[in-house]
Amino acid sequence: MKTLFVLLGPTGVGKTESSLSIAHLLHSPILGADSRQLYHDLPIGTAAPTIEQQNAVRHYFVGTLALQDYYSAAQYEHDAIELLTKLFQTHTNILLTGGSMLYIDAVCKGIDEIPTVDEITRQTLQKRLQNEGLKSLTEELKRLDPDWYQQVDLQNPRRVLHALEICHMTAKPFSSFLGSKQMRRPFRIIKIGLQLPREELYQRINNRVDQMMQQGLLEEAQRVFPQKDYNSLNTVGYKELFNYFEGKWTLEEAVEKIKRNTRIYARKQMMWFNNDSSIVWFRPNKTDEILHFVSDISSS
RNA sequence: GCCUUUGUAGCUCAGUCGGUAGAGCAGAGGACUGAAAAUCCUCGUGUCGUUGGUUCGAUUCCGACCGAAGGCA
Repeated sequence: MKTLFVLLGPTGVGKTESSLSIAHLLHSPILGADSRQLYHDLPIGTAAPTIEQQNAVRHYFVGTLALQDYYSAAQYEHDAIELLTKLFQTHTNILLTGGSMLYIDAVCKGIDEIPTVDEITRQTLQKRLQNEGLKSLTEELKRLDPDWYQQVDLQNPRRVLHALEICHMTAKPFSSFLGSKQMRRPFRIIKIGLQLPREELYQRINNRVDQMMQQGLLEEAQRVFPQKDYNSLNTVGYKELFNYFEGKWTLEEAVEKIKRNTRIYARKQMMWFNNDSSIVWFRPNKTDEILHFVSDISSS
């Protein structure tokens, strides 16, 4: 039975290490599900798999994009499903790992088909947001898509804006695109979660940030600083150092903020995963248990 | 030993001219449909060091004690 194993968990919990032994057991490559490891100029700050690790196991979706490349969860769904279809011709078990919740859901559950917003529409509405304020845009959404107006977080500009973008581009309500696709994947999905007590996880995160600094995160950030306005660099570990480069924070402050924002990110990931009852949880150091579990499933 | 300052939320501190208290940071809970490491929302009860006294009422005033910092010997 064709099976996709999904290894997930908060940042810093130890997914990369576990993924290698699982991939080895399954004779599978590793598909990354990480929205920032996708970019090839950010190896240190995103704790991407090392060259050695990538030589040991074939990795996909790691370091394949340039910083200025547009990408999205929907794009990822498309690319990942296409690759999976191909790989399942020669593999029965495949491992996908990462911490980008929406990307994982995109592959496991699918995302409705909504047109991609063009640059002009995006900029036009962005400008209107600045000039007219959010209120005016929510009023417009109320007219164009009353259903969505009821559900959407009206205080979140991103959400309101995106719905309006689609309304304008397609002349149809945003909500009319939702719920149309009943997703059924032609393979079984098994989710394995890695979990640590919060204090321990936070300790690991703090240590890992210090390690990144030792490995040259500062230089890495310095190198990409000129491209700081790309979304790919609206990323924990970089945006804080950019503030240091711009003289807004001291280096020490910036490093503290990286730690804090990483902790917050980990918390949000755990929140999201808590809503998914299909995840089977393990401690990252219980490699034997994990491998037994994977082995049992893969042979069933 | 004496003098001064000080003891309030996990931390740094504010405050109550006597009516049991609030900021920043840290922390916590939540949302999420093509920007998701993004974006957005919500959350502050703590023996006001301990113990006596004054008072209708003390964290606030007074005394003693304990802890901390500095100064004098």
